[in-house]
Amino acid sequence: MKTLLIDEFGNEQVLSFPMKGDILGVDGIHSKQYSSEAVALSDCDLILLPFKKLTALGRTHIEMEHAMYSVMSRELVREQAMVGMLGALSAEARVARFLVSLSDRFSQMGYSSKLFNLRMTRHEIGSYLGLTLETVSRTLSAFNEIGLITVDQRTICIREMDALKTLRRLPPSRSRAKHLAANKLKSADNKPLPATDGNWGQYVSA
Amino acid sequence: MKTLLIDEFGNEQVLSFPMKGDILGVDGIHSKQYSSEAVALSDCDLILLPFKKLTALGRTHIEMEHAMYSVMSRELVREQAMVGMLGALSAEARVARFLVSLSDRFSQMGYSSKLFNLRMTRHEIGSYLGLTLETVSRTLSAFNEIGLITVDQRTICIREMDALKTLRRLPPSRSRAKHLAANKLKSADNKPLPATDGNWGQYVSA
DNA sequence: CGGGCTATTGATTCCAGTCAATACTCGTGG
DNA sequence: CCACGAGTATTGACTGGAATCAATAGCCCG
Repeated sequence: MKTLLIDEFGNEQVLSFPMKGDILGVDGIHSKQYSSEAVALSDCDLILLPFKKLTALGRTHIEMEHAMYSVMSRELVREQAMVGMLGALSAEARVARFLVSLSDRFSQMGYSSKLFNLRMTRHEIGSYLGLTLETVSRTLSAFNEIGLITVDQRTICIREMDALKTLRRLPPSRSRAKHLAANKLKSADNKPLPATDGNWGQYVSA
Repeated sequence: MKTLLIDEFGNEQVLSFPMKGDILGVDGIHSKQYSSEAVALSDCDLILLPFKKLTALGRTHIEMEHAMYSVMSRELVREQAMVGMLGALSAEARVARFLVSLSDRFSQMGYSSKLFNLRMTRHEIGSYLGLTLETVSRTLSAFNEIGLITVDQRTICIREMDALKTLRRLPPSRSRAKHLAANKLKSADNKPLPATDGNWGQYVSA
């Protein structure tokens, strides 16, 4: 499937390509208004779960409640990564990451991680990656040329997975990190939040 | 404050500029590992809320629980809008939206919506918007030239709010929407999810 | 006063978008 | 069955907007 945003002029921006095991509609919880739409790219089965029932279930089964938070949080992390990508990567790097990400998801679902079919058009891929369909097509052709992949219409075969993964060439030097982040308030380790008993915590910047 | 992602080369990508009333750390719930960092841009006060206590509170006060979901969902919608912007808008439109968004937030906090100070550098703005600091500086200068705003260093005065708001010029024609989304599964109206008693719902694409 | 950020502005380059022509796929109906 | 047409994909030529490189000026703080 694809989820998308439609702007005031009717242009659509693809937000994600949900697959087996993914969740839809988390964005509709706040204000009971969905901010995005979903479209099937091929026949598919969905499970409908009324939000009220989910939360009710969460009240009796704590692990269920935590799963809810976890799923929403995961979606958020995914979106963050998306923003990072759109903000900083070149066209080649975006397409490469897209392929790797698809590969990962297919293998996680038990399919081949090397050989698979795209269910979406070049246009949709382009919209998802913030590129035009021509650029997507050209980039795939270029990868095919170099031997990184073999591409025939929507059939993709990944030849050099590592090369794709390391093709994270930024548009040369966006945002140098000279003085990497002074004043950390949170770091990437997994220590729990300090217990505060709900008191104030005051932090002062340098 | 600013929240940011740091990639494998130490480059930082700004994700948001949290202000009074905003929440931090929602991304850390899934897998108890924060995926982003936060840095203070000026002296500020924070309230630390252990996640466990929040959920415990949610169990006794239902409205509290719903507030949790609501906040997370709102964050998600915000990120989605961000993706849409990065994927489809020109540099001018991005800067214009940024200013309008800041204005809205300041006025919501009780400050002037027309006259305010930026707490972040051009570099940080650029990183946030997916632009270089030079482009941000140039665009602000251009807006100043045309009379949309007055800018002196970090002091911004908005002159033509409406013009800024309507400056949603896309980079001419990204992603035409000819056949606007066939096969809608969810639409933007706020009808509740159909009650399904947890049964299967099957949808078939055209 | 001087040094380090920060910001502005100019000149130039280049990546990706635009415009355009052609080919491939597939479903439909004469 | 094949022709037709609509949607999709590839490829080329050209353009343009934003990045890069670079130089100067303003600001803050010791």
